[in-house]
Amino acid sequence: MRFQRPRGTQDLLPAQAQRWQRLDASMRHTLEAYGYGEIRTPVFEETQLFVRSVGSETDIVQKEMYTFNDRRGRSLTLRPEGTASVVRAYLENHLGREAGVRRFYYLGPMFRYDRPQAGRFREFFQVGAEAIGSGDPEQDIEIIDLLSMLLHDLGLKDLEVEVNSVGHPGCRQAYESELRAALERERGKLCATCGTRIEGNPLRVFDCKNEACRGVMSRLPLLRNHLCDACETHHATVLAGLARLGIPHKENPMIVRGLDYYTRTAFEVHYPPLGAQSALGGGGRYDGLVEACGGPPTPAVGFSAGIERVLFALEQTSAEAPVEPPIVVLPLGDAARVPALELARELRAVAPTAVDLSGRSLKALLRSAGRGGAHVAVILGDKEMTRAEVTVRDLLAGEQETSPRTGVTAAVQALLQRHGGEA
RNA sequence: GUGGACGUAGCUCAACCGGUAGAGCCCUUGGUUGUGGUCCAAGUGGUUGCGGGUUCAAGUCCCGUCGUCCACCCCA
Repeated sequence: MRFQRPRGTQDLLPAQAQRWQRLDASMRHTLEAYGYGEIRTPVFEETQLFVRSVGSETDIVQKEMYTFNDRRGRSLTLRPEGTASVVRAYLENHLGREAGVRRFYYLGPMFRYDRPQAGRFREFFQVGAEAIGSGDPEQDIEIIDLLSMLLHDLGLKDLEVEVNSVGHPGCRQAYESELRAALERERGKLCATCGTRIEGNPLRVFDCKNEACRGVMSRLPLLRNHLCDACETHHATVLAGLARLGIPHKENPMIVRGLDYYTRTAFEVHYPPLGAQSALGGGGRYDGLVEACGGPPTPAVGFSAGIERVLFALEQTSAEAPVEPPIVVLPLGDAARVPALELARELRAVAPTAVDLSGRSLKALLRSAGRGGAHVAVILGDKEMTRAEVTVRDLLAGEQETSPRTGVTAAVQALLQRHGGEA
């Protein structure tokens, strides 16, 4: 094998690509039903866009970006997530001039230089939605509702929605200094990584799986209990709204998302059978991001979900559908090859049709047609050619008939319909 | 980035303590001059991921490298 795909990337073969298409269609349908319109932005952006929006202290920026210089020495980066680009496009195209909330969705590849493992890739696909221009808690509810409906419409069950509030910069700052103080007191009991987290991002300590750190955790103050009145009210409204809409969820005060821009609401959706990479999606409110990107102060909320993981979760239950076309044309002999192509053109008006040009024996041709799941074989050989006929073989019933060349589409159509044809 | 497991035919996998690579499926052909999905028979297919080392001898042991998987980390 001479070449192989880059580490952490995948080839999508037809059977899987077809499932992908269905999922894609279902998600677009739901997204558009909620009033979100697709936005397509470049796959790469100026590096600084991600550094500023995602946050220079995050893992994404510090070690996971595909950054390169183009021929003029500009630093560009393959997008590691979608929100930054949407915000950039929102500002660049002056979409905020129109009053009210703008709703966008996107679907496409993202890139992170992570170490691959099950459910984690270097090129992966995300679907995401952003509602820009509303700071109301009801908008948070809509976004969470949208994500859970998106997954629900695909047939996914047993999802766990977890919600938290990380406060606004004001109450978070006050809380963080309190947290630092508490951590300093327990410093000796913490693991090495958590020791360094105290200065940089003390909230991350809550992510630690270390036994000792977990013990300390129970004695730490929770951000959840240090929200200012406004954030507290906002959070309570979100929770009440989810309950009212019948969206099962639980509060998880430990949720600390990997991007710095989140304010107030943060949430994740998990599918536990996935194992270590069980997060299907997540998101939250980012009231400061538009301003940080050079725009006017503009509140916003959004989510993103990983398509591979959704697909994987779906695989547990869904059955494989045949990919091969229901009609196959089998030319016998060189003289029949081009006429077979012509014949196939007509048959495509009835159902997807393939031509087997491998030139093997009829026995072999029929065998592969049957294996491939075709319903009808249309045989075109010397005998048929001279009589201006074709042989139409029903591969499911094992019967065949000859039909005038001119009546072939009608004959095939009748046959497919007899089988409860899908045409 | 850290730790561990693994990599043998197109696919799924075997091969003892190091002794010169095998099965099932698939594919091809024949049984049937142009009739499949069953059956019978025969056949094609391998630089054992790649590179080096130890050894009379390496799929097997050692080192490196690439890749996959698992866990950490992080998230989607």
